[in-house]
Amino acid sequence: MSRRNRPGSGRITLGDVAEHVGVSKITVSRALRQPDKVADPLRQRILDAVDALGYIPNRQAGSLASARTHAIALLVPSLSNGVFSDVLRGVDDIVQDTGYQVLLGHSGYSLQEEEHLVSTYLGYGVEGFILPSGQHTDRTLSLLSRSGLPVVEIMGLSDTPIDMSVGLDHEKAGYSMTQALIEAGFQQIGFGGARMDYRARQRHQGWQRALREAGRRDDICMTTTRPSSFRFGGALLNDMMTRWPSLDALFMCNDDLAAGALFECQRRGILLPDDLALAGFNGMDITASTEPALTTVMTPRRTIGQEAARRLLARLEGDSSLSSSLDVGFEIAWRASTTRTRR
Amino acid sequence: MSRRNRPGSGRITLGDVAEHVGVSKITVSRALRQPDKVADPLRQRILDAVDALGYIPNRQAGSLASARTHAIALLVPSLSNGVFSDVLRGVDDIVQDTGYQVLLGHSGYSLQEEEHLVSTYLGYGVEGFILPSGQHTDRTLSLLSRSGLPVVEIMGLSDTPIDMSVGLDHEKAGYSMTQALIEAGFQQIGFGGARMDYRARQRHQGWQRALREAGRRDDICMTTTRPSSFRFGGALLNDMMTRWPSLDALFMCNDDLAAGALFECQRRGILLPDDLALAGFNGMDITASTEPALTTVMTPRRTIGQEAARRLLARLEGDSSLSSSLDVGFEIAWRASTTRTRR
DNA sequence: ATGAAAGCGCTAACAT
DNA sequence: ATGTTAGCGCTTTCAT
Repeated sequence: MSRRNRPGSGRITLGDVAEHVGVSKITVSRALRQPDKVADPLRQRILDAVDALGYIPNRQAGSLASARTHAIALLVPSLSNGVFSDVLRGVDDIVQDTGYQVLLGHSGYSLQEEEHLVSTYLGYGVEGFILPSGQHTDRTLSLLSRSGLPVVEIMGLSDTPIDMSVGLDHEKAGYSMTQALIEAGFQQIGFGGARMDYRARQRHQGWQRALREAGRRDDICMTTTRPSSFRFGGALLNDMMTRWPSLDALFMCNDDLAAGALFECQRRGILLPDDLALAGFNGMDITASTEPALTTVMTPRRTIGQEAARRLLARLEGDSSLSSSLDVGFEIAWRASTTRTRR
Repeated sequence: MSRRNRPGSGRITLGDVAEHVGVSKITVSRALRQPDKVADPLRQRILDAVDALGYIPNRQAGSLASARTHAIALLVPSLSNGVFSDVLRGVDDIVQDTGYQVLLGHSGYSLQEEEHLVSTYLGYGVEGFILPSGQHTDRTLSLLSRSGLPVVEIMGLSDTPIDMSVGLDHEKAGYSMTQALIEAGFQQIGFGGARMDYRARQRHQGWQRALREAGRRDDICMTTTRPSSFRFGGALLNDMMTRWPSLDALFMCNDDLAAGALFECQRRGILLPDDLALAGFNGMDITASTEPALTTVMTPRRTIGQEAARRLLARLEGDSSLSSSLDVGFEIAWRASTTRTRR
């Protein structure tokens, strides 16, 4: 067919299709991208040839020529954490069928790795970023700002946003849950945390503020920066019950820890909520299924993904009608793990 | 600085750096990619300029010129399923610091979407694929075979592998677990499933074969193709207990279902394992933490990711010393949920 | 409605 | 050790 014999990938190119049909490359390009600009019968012949030859456009070349990649980067701390897969689903909801492509990166909760990802994806020519609010390295900030690309920070709400922002106030959420526990009559309210990232620390601060404002002790707290797990939730429960036997409510900074603590209570015969009240954070599915069901703070993660993607795409399409900052709020799901039937 | 004013992305290019330093583009390129080929002092000046100007190489251009992307695609059915994030971690273990980049795609358990992803990533010029074994559309197969790229099928073991394969025999694993339950003395062993993908169906077949070989009834089974969840595990338990009150062991096709069923048992006062034995599949963390702990089939998912990546990279580097097919095996974690202390 | 020429930013191959 | 030339595969002008 083709008389050429390039050293390249050996793949079929636009030129091969053009040659096959007997038209110029640009006509094939048009037939694919702006079908109405090519006469019907010719376009059909071209599409047939594309199919017959198995032509797949080389995006590198396309992007290079057009200076557009139609790719956006979604950076998350972790992909094993269900919280972020929900966000991803939201982003997909919106990006699907827009012609944009989502490049996913996970930093493993490392700011250094996040910086590396930003740099890498800039090299890939992404047209915008969605990444967690909170801390970033100076270089991350400078890379983003130099790039001039739209950025949406998600999950939290930033006082000093890089650009746009979609999330909720974790300090306020931690405060609200703690206050709810206070109002429910619990006396010694502890806080347990793992993987204390930016937002987990904010929840902790909310817990502390609520206790202080109520004149309660705010020292019943154990946290670690190590990863969160069911197992560690159980360990945390044991350690805290040993150190503060009079503890009567425990607010865990995420649902995994809360569920792990719940399991440990079952194991030890600690009755929830009469011996101890237990609350989590995020409203993961598991919290609705355990026995007793776990009280938790519901966070609309899929909505966060959707609204973040919506804003990013709007900006890329030159639409600036959307607010650049959105508080998606939260809701406390008060369930059996904190509901005492008798005192 | 630069007197040019291109319509392009406005980004700093190799040429800008070269001009700034007063050398040719290729020297800058070398200084970055083959540092030892550029004299020390000059290289330092170049690196300084790169830093000062904030130059980030354009990968599209680089790939286009070199016909190499150093990118591989990892396709998984779902990213909310913890099973696959473990695989991803394994892949990362190996790919990290090799200069290769992992492009992640999730098909939502849709073969059509998988095909679309393969096509998309071929357009991105990936140099290899890691994807779930099992069914693929004809076009997926033809795209892959035409591409000539190395492919590793993971999770399951294929009779007719596309290329390479790393996983375990899910039929055998289902068989083994069922046989273990039979040997433990359980009489009416049911199977519950959701999201019945290729591998879940194999587990089901293993369950059935074990029962048939033992001359037991093999009709105590409820499955759905809808997504799996804790909630559905509970519903399944209820439905099955209603329909088959004499059921004394339930093998769930994954740990989420098993955990959901366990919670429902706690709710209904069904004692595990004396009233009912419960087993899951995968060995997710939760199984070790529940009360009682859940018997499950441990699958070395991180290893699968590692070995798959190892094989793919080896092939890309021209090394063919590794076996093209690897059975990573499985292990039954026999725990309290199936261990009767008395009969 | 279709085409020709030029060039995106980089690297391979071949100089020097 | 450094430079020159050509070209990757596509899209953007600007023609016709």
